[in-house]
Amino acid sequence: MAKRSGVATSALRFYEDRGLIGSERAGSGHRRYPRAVLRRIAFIVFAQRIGLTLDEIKEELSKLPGDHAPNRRDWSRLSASWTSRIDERIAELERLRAGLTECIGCGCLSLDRCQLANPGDRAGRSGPGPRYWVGDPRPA
Amino acid sequence: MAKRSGVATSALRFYEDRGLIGSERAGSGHRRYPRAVLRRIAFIVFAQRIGLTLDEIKEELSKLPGDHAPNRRDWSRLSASWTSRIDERIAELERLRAGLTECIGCGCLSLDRCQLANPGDRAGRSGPGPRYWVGDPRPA
DNA sequence: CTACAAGCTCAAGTGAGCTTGAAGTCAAGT
DNA sequence: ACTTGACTTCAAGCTCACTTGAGCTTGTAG
Repeated sequence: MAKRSGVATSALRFYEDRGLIGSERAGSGHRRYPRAVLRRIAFIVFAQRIGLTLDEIKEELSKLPGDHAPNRRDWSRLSASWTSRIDERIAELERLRAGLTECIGCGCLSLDRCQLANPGDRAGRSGPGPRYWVGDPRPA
Repeated sequence: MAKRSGVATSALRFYEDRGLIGSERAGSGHRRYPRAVLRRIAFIVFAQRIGLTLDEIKEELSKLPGDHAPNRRDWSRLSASWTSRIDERIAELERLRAGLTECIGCGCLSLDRCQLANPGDRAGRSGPGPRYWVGDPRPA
């Protein structure tokens, strides 16, 4: 499974510990992965690139059927929220890119003038910070 | 400085330890930050959102003059590489978004058919993996 | 039959980016 | 003078996503 998926064995066992994937055991105690696990791993890798944490991914995986291969309907339930998440991140990056030429270029990259750099954004707080760059409406 | 920048005091001291910012001391031993530090912190926060590590940011900061406020020329030396970095990440996200509707929607999210999920990409290795999603040319 | 690669478990370690706690100093208000 | 709160250092702790190591078992090729 590690070879097929490109994910290290240690990571596979880690995912299993965390309940993201499952496995059956051969008589020897060795893991035998059901076919569906390959797809679940694909899902995990994909979701990680989008920026979800393993906990979030576990949540999402729980919305998928464990018994059958997920079908078009199953996926479409997920894709909406993911798409908007991707869109938001792209929008942020575009604002950052704009800031790189406009804002920095004009010498405005200073915390007193630009109200930049509130890491509270990461924690979801509001207050002073790079609100324009990270998504707040542009001040009048 | 923490108030002005929105960055926690603990983080400021951490940055100082790591050599990203400097400070002078009052007779009391308290830190007094030169004006330029505010701008350096803005830089750090900005660069983090783009996805640079603190080590990379330190590297970038070393290209800026320590003595005077960075001018337009100083910034433009940096902006090119940053812009392309942003562009690459946006391109990846767009591929992921496309995969979300095209690839997953069509049931192709499986490691055997899609050659998905090589976390080696993260480590810069090549081989089997989500090469199309993460940037390799689409296979014929 | 014997190597030896590859699997197993469980605990501990890694690295990035901070935060928290303990123990102490300094400055301002009443 | 005293209290309060902000500052100091240094070490230790935390989250995330894994990796590594020790010690042991299984499976297969020659």
